[in-house]
Amino acid sequence: MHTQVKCNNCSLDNICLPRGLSSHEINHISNIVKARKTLQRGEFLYRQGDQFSGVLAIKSGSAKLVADDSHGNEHILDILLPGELLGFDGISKNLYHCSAIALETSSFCLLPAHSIDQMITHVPGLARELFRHSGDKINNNNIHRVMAKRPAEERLAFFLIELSERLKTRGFSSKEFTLSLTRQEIGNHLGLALETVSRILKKFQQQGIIQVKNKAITIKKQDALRAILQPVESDLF
Amino acid sequence: MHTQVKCNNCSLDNICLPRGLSSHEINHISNIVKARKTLQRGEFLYRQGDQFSGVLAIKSGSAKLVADDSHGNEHILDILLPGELLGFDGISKNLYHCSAIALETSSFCLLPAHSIDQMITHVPGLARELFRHSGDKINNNNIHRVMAKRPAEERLAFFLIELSERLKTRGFSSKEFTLSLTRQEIGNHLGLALETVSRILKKFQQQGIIQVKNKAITIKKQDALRAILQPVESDLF
DNA sequence: CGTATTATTGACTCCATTCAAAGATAGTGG
DNA sequence: CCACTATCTTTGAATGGAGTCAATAATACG
Repeated sequence: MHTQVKCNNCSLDNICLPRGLSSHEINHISNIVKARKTLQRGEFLYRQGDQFSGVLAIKSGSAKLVADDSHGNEHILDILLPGELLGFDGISKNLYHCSAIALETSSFCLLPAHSIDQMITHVPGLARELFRHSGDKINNNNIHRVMAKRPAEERLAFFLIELSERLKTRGFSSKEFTLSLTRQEIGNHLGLALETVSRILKKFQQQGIIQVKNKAITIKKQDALRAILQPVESDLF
Repeated sequence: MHTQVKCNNCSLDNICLPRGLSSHEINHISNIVKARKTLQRGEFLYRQGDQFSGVLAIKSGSAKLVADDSHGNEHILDILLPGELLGFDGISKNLYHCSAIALETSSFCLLPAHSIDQMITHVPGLARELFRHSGDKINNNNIHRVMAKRPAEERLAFFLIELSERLKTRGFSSKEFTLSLTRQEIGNHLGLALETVSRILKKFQQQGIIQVKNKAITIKKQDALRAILQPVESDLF
């Protein structure tokens, strides 16, 4: 019998791992998942090259997923919001291929690597669930790769809409939010110069589409924002 | 006891699904995996929007993974070579998010979706294996996203090196190979105009790095090719 | 052999980057 | 609390890499 049950360690019911799992399965997970740890901005959830310690869930705050190339340039591959999972970059080689860094004071919990194998046997629903999440990451990545070909304004519009949607899913305001990212980081994530980010945000503001006050963003005209990315619209949501 | 055993349906031993599986497990898989089908260039292995039918393995030939946006533009997200797996885009929503299209006469086999759930229970080693492969795709995607920020020459150099490496892994020549892609398709995959692809291939040839004869590529100076992408080199291989 | 597709090459244009400098914000210690 | 510093942001001007347009050439295909 499938029920909506909290993961004992997780206040974010129904958006974290437990989805479509039986209460028996969730109890099993609750015993395995390690309770939250708290980190400050700039601290690492894990480091590129570290041994895979497991799949993590953000419980509060946010993080960035970063790949460092050999010249010390960082590439922000993903932004993680509360309830979202990370660590899939470590599965294939048992080493993390990216670093995960807190963007603000954040807490998270851990599904330890050494438990994953057992769980695949004992909690088949969870294996399916993890597999699904992993597939989600792939699809998401693909959308970003399609967007990477689009002009700067579309990329930024997409970034704002996607963030807004994801926050909404987690019960936060989709209209007003605070970016814990600098213009530099936004630009890095989108493959744009920080000046370009600044200019386009200003342009959107002048058009009355958004309100920008430092890192606080208010979306005034969601439709206008969506209209900017019409060309690839239907795929994305 | 773990042995190197062929999947009964697969001539590509050790590079396909069976890796680190017991012979018992592989026998189990052999009964489930559907034998090969053959397709001609341009035919679909699956279509964007189709119900997820399973994970596929290319046995011979090659395919492209394509996402169509709402304006009919196609985006080539991946190239699949013999022994490589595809279909992970269908796992999360039970619908394929991309289309897979044969680039030449190709054959493939199928691990059916309806078997995956059972197998997660009965062949835990396989669940782990699929999960690993899925993680591989994620890491690969990330490398491509990093490369997408680099200038055109590096992207093309990377494309050639990556292809060469992957062919080598599968026992094909890493120095000489035939691209089953048009300049248009290469450009699409790399986010470049087809004219740019043409110009850069010519430049590489003039530098003596490669030899281009229509779709046949010969790599003359692998080192020189690698040198072009020094800035991100160490991450990739 | 003729037609359609694909590839090459050149000229021009433009979007976004880079460079540069000034302005705002946040954080720190006196 | 204010001054001081470091970091981040804005804004302008100039540059350049890659795209677009256009015309020709080569190749593949029926």
